[in-house]
Amino acid sequence: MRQEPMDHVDYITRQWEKERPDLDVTAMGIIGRVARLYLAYQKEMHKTFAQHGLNAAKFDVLATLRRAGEPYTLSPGVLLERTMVASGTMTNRIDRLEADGLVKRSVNPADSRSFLIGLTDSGFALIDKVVTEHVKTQASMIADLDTADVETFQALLGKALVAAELE
Amino acid sequence: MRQEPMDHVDYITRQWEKERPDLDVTAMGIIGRVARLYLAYQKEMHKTFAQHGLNAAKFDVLATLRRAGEPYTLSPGVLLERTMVASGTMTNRIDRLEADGLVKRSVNPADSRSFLIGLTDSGFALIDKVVTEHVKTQASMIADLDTADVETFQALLGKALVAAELE
DNA sequence: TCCTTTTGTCTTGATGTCGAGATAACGAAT
DNA sequence: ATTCGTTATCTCGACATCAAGACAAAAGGA
Repeated sequence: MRQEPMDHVDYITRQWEKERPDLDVTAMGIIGRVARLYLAYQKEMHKTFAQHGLNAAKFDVLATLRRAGEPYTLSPGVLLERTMVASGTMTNRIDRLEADGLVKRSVNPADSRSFLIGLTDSGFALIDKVVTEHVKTQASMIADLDTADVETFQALLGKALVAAELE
Repeated sequence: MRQEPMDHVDYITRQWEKERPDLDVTAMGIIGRVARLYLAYQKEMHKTFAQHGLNAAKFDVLATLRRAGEPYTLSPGVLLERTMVASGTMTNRIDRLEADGLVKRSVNPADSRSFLIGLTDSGFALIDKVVTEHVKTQASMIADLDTADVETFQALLGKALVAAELE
């Protein structure tokens, strides 16, 4: 019987097995590892952002505008839908990015309830530089997975995602 | 050539491929799906917590005390280490749980800088009930994965976790 | 014993998030 | 043209988090 290395998630599930042997903690093992992995990725990616005065929230908005393509302009409504945050959150994010000079609000000629949020020149330059570093950071974090691992992982993540999001 | 279903992560990576064809977005696909999966799990688990007046933060503390075993008592320092939050965050969490009557601060006879945070009777009863529902929720979220999937997934998550946390 | 360093917890201020409600403008129907 | 329901954004208050600093007590060395 081989001894697997014990990680933090194992530690927790074993505590539960001891205290509550009636519970099946199989799912907790999976979900706990997904959570740990998410946090580890977040932490590492944050370093890249911080080096350029950004955080995940600001990066998220700038990246959404950048990959939308020309003219790098979206309304607050589309932005909050694509970044999946509440409306007050988006107002706040835009305010801060505008204070940094990275985006600019302009009037929407087609609808005067609305605005158009556009990348400034410096916002465009910054996000293009940061995203280049960002993908390098991401690549380094999964470098230990070989091609077959990546393919299997993608398939399983996709399957798990469909199951979880349909819930 | 089969057409794969396109999910939200595909949508993002394809935008990047179009706008920045120089970037390799393989890692972004993996990490993006891990993030989505994490968020989907969080959202669903939160429902269980909310049905009992809890959130993830409160559940985290109560569960840590419960699975620590008798006498269901830990110091704030041990709690913040095991839940991986800042000290001020733990002070706040304990304050709120104490206001709810779910935990109780008592003096630590061995060290008067410190306290012992213990589950009250109602805290114990609540966490035992909620965790039973919680593992059911978790099981239902991964129900679409068969035994082989679960095993493969655990192995890949473990491998990815080692790589990411050693970074 | 006294002094210094370390440790454990709490306090405070800045930031970020959500969600409900306010406000203004659009659009459709009469 | 007016009214009414809908839509787009912002405002505001509650809450949670972190990081740095304050404070009291413990631990260790001279």
